[in-house]
Amino acid sequence: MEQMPVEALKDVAAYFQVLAEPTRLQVLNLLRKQEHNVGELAGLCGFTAANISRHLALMTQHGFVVRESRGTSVYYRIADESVYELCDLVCGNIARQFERSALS
Amino acid sequence: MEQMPVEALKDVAAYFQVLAEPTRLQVLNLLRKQEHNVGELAGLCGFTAANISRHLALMTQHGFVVRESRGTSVYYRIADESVYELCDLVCGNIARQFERSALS
DNA sequence: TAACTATTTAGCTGATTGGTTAATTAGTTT
DNA sequence: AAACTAATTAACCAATCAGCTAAATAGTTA
Repeated sequence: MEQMPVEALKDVAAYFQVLAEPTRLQVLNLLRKQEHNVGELAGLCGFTAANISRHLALMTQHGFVVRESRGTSVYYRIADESVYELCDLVCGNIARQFERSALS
Repeated sequence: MEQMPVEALKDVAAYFQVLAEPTRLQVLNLLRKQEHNVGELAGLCGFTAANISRHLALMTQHGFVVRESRGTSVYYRIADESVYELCDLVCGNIARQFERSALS
């Protein structure tokens, strides 16, 4: 990141953008325990399958999840566990920040 | 993150949203070396001071940078070094992903 | 006070995006 | 083939947002 060309910052930003959406985070959180198909995720999140399908397409594109077609269903699971490290780091930061703002 | 209420996911998403913008990443990158005032950052980034000022306001709000007024200028510096851990993690993920896609 | 410099804020515009419903595609079963 | 189920894609709408210019605010200096 130190000596990164401005062009590459777009890729980093795009990566963060995938995580910058509550519904996608919810899906990732659900996939933390086990794989799910589109319909299941839609039901659990309370959105239409069309909507969730598009979120999953984006996350697949960016390598967050992998797609496996079985029968008429399509199952998704986490491709890269390191996403959760990121999320935990962020949660820590937010907590710290919350404490800080609570003091002042 | 495991047992996180859906409400809290909004905060996490908002945190990531701050980092999901190339110009803001560029500013953070510039502040990595030393503090800068708004005009300097605007010049270095090639955008108007008004634009950079708004980015800085957002990042201050979310605790990424701190603001210090000196004379007629306002200097900003990094509030929380851990942002760079995040960025480095992401860069690693992107690199890994790039290698993977280069193989297939 | 007036003039000057730096920053912030207001208001506008074009682009992006998350949600929807409806249409299409893919796979299974009768 | 026809009917059925699941997922994806297309098309639309409302909301958000990054850029700009212009106006307002804050601090310094003559």
